[in-house]
Amino acid sequence: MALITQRAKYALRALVALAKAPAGRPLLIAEISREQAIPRKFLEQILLEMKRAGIVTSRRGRLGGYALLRPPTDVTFGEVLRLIDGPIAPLPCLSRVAYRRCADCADEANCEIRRVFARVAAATRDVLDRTTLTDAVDDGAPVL
Amino acid sequence: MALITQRAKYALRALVALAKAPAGRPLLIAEISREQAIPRKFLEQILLEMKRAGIVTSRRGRLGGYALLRPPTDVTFGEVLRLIDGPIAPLPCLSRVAYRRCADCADEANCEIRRVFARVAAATRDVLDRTTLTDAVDDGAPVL
DNA sequence: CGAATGCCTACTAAACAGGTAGAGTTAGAA
DNA sequence: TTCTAACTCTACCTGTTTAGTAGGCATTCG
Repeated sequence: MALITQRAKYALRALVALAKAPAGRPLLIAEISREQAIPRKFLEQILLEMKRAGIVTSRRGRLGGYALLRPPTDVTFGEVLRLIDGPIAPLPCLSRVAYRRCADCADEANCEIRRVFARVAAATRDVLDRTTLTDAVDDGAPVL
Repeated sequence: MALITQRAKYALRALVALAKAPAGRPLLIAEISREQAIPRKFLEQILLEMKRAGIVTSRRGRLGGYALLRPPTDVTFGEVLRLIDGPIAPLPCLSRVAYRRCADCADEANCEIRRVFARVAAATRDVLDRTTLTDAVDDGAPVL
């Protein structure tokens, strides 16, 4: 089971680091890379992708760096995972954002496999879409 | 998110077909392959793996075929998935059967990412380890 | 200006997924 | 006994994805 790639783990770790930074002080790529043990050039790509998606912002040159663009109470794990790793769904026929029929499934409505994994997907989304960066930082006490 | 490979999906479909077969009547590989639209040689490998794991049994030659070895009330989705796809855990450091420390994680006990995904893993296991073939066949009404 | 910093594109090695191929073994029927 | 339908086993192949690496370009501040 993959569910989360190294890339997404790095993305989340970087965001947590940004959320922890005092009063939105920008952090350097090099800084995050060093402290979180993330390969620097790889992290660049990841941060850039999150910038394009409007999750973080950045500044170039001397005094540059990255910071969160939106309040950490507003950024969910689910959002980040969908951006970095793609749909959160154990089967393509269970994805809400990228539904695709299973080519070999004769009768989707009565597919036993699908029914079972629909419950897995619902439980997974329930956690990921309710947990924000703030939740994760504040001791990770469950939201619900 | 992968979670379930094509291979595991085929495995589960085959098991469901066996569970539905009248009174444990053995089914031919060819028969399952045809009815479930699963490539025949691929299915062979999958069934063989499940035979080695003691989930199904088989008979060769004329009148051969596959059948469940254990009662369908006793075979869970979780068991099959672990066999075919490996550990059910979003992160190696969350696997119970195949724990591995995340190489880049400084302090596992305080890892925010780990805490969040631990909840995902628990929810996932709760579904998969409680759902049996019988549950899936009997209209898939939730066990819990 | 020039040095530090982020931006962008291209490439690559290794692992994995999803098969295919074909020879070997076994068991029942004629 | 021999034929043949079935399962058994091992090897191989091809495309995709993952996890990076590399290196030049573009900004911004001092």
